[in-house]
Amino acid sequence: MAIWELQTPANFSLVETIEAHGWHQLSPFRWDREEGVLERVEELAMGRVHLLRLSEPKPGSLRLEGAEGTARAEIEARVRRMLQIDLPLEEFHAFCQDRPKLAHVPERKQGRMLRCPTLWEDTVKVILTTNTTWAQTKAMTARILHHYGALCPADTERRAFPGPERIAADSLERFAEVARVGYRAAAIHGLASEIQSGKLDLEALQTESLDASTLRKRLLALRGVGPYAAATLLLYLGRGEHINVDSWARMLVGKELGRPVSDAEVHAFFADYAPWRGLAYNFYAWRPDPNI
DNA sequence: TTCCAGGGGTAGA
DNA sequence: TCTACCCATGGA
Repeated sequence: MAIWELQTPANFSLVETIEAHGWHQLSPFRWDREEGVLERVEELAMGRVHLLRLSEPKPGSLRLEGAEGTARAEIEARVRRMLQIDLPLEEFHAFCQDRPKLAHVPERKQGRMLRCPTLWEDTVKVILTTNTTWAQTKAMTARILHHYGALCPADTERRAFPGPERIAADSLERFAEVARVGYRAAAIHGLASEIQSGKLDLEALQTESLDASTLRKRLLALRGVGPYAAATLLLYLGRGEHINVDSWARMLVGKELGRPVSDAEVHAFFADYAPWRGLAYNFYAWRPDPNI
């Protein structure tokens, strides 16, 4: 077992990053809250599959565990993306300090959200959250891993999240049959095929220096990605302006106003939180239990 | 049976 | 830009 450390910024918290939303409940993530350990099966370059373990034994330092021979640089790059370690939060934290509903954010070192190692995986999972229940999102994700994910040698009950090439190699009909993701099958299989054929360089979206508006348009151009999904992905890409209005947002604002609300009223409710409306909503004082 | 869930695409106005 | 309707799935 190889063990090494990774330094983190003073305003970083592993627990707060992981529990910012429900991503840790989706395979191949496995989060042990009591032990404070995040596990994940990773398929690395050259097809090597490893079980990765992450913990935060002390502030400012992460403990990484991987199999001997693990490509550390590759693992570290993925961990930095997953945990948004390089996301600058100073401005947002200063913004939160004199706002009662957000004052807890800098105190608890919140503001980062657990991501997957690739924009591909985040995009697929966001599509799997649309117009369905959270229980079904978890089930659909698990089926995709079961049928297309590479087996973990250290634990043959677990698999890695498949790259687009694995899904693109199968037919849409077969994918729809085994993944049972409903009408989302065409969007996900289509996305995989476009990436595999080279027609779409999805990962480049996060390295190109695009302004938030342009980036949003590029995301909205993806099949299966609408305003909610684009706002969610923008948050993961460090752009906290747009609100990912979902049933939770309507529940939250409805609770604040004491009545059912429309999407427009959700946007209006957070108008004063510009240019951090999306982050403000996601870290607002009252949130439904992410473990439901 | 009908409704609806961490919405999106499309047609028509 | 706004509205109406449909979309696969599975639990309530």
